[in-house]
Amino acid sequence: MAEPLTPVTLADVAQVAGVSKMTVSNVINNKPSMSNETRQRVQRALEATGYVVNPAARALAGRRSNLIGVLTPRVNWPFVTEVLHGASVAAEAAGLNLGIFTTANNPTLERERATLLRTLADGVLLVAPSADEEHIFGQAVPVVTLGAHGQRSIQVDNHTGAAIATRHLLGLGHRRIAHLRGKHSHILDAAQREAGFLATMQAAGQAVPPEYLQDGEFSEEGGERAARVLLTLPEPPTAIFAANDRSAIGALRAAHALGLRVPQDLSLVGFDDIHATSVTDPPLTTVRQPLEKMGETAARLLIDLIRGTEPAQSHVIFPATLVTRASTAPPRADRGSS
Amino acid sequence: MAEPLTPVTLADVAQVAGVSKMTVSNVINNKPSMSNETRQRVQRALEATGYVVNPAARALAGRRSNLIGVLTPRVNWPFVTEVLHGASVAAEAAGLNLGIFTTANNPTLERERATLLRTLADGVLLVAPSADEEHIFGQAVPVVTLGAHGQRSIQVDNHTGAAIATRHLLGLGHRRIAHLRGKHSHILDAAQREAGFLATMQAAGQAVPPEYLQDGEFSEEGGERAARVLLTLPEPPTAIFAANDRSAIGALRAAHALGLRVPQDLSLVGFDDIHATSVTDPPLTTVRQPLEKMGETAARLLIDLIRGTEPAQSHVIFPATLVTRASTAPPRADRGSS
DNA sequence: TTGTACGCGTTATCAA
DNA sequence: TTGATAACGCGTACAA
Repeated sequence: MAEPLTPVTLADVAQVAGVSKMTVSNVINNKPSMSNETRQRVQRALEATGYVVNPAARALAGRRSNLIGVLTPRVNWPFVTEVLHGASVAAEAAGLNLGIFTTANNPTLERERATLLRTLADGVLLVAPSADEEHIFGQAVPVVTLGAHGQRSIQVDNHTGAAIATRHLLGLGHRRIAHLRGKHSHILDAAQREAGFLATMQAAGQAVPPEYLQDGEFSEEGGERAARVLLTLPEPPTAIFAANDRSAIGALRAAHALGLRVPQDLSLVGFDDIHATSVTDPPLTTVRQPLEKMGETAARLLIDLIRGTEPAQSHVIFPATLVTRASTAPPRADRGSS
Repeated sequence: MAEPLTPVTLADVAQVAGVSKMTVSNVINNKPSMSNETRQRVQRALEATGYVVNPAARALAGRRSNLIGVLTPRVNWPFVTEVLHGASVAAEAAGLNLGIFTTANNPTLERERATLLRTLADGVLLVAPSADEEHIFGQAVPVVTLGAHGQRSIQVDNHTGAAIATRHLLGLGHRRIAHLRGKHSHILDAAQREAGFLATMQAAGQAVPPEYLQDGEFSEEGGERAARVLLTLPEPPTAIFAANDRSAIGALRAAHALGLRVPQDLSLVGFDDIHATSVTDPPLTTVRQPLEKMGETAARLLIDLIRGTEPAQSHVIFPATLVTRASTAPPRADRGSS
């Protein structure tokens, strides 16, 4: 089993087995019409030579590459990694490889990597894209989006999730509730969460002053910055609903820095239920989306598309649920009165 | 700029520009010898047709694919994502694509994805491999390992890092110090950290009873399980040094569950300085390795290898530093006396 | 400076 | 059931 210096090709195997290249190819791809005897002879030759397919050649010849391409801004966002883990599992189960490519939200990189995947992958999974990138792929390859974009997408019920979080805070007695929103221009999910928040506040007859909407940028740094602004307002909020957990953790940091206790002085709700929310001080109340499961579902949908099985639905919306931890409590009497 | 139904090839561009395929190819690859006029004509044709290279064909023809392949067990380990972020940055700077492939520590997947990368990538980065996987690639493609394996590797000074952590605890007055180790059989780094711990204890004249070495498996669950064993011992340790932050966070969980306060009842030191350590309750004292920088360095080393520049060193060892947070303190007088 | 011929390893097509 | 041949899109080597 020593490594051959020059890669073994179909032709080599064919020669060893005393058959043609096509026969070997047919064995590898499990073509049905074939005598058992030759099949076994080829199998032996395959093992003896240590043959491995050349994916480049396979892709060029027009057959599938057995590769699912993932396009995502960054891999060090917990949201992304948890989704990807789910997708990996599904891909493995289907015998497909999963290759992850980052775009850093850089349009040039997006285009470049997209064109790479266009010819290299059998299907593409867009995870948390900053815009509708589906069009880049045209008809060349099936695409599934994880997020609120695109023709085929997996997403959570953002509007209801935001409503649940907001009602939770209202139910505790909060009236001065602020929102750390995500970036509108880029991510549709952010807009849906904000809309859910505003609709719920309005339905409860609570006005939301404009300065109670701050941009947390979906990041810890952004959340910290925005929360500082909110908490140093003349009339600061008694509760904050953040558009994701990372910005909520930033807000937590800001509260600590300003000497505010959570939840006594400030209630805090996040969104996503990433793993870190259970180890923060205090553990964060948040709106859970089943990230791994969503990743798995997205990958399976894509695999169906690749296999030519038109899937039943092209938009799957997962329900959002509230996970109540220790970061929310009724407002203090002296601050809660508006 | 409408999407063509059939991909544009070199030949198409050549026809539009009124030149041969090779001229187009030469323009794309910035070959020097070429008249400015034809170069511009080809450029225009390139833009007009919306041509993009076919990486499969390029790889098959023997030229480089401009792809760095990364092989790693999982992407939802903070250690891995922080390293990968650094590597991404370096790859982008060099104009290379970075594709990440997971192995789930499954030998079959490892082999399969390795053979895929062998023909698909210009170079391979092994991040936290569970064993020496370099040999799979033979001479086919340059390989750099992030971790304590392989011919070319980037790693942290595990032995000294463990010694620093241990001395920190000894300096605070702890004598009963336990260690949550990683998996020996798989990861060399784990063995080096344990050796550093034991050597330091021995140098200080402190015996380490065998039950003070528990396997934390580098995971949160494993750390929690192992810490429970330690903390329910007849003579429990007053301090724990964990082989990585994830198992330290598990230990933190176990301590809370058992009603122990950190650091009053138990001091805790981790390893890695992943992002989460700064938001836990209490924030974790840990041994920092500069993960992003290490990822960046590894990628750059690999890029040098790909470009044919033999790099100055083939083993880079980064220093480890102690980050003191709130999880360590002197032992309580009534428990500290051995 | 530009063009021609060929090969990379695989699959599709069609004939035997 | 098997095999010969022609693509797939690009780069290298050489010739013009």
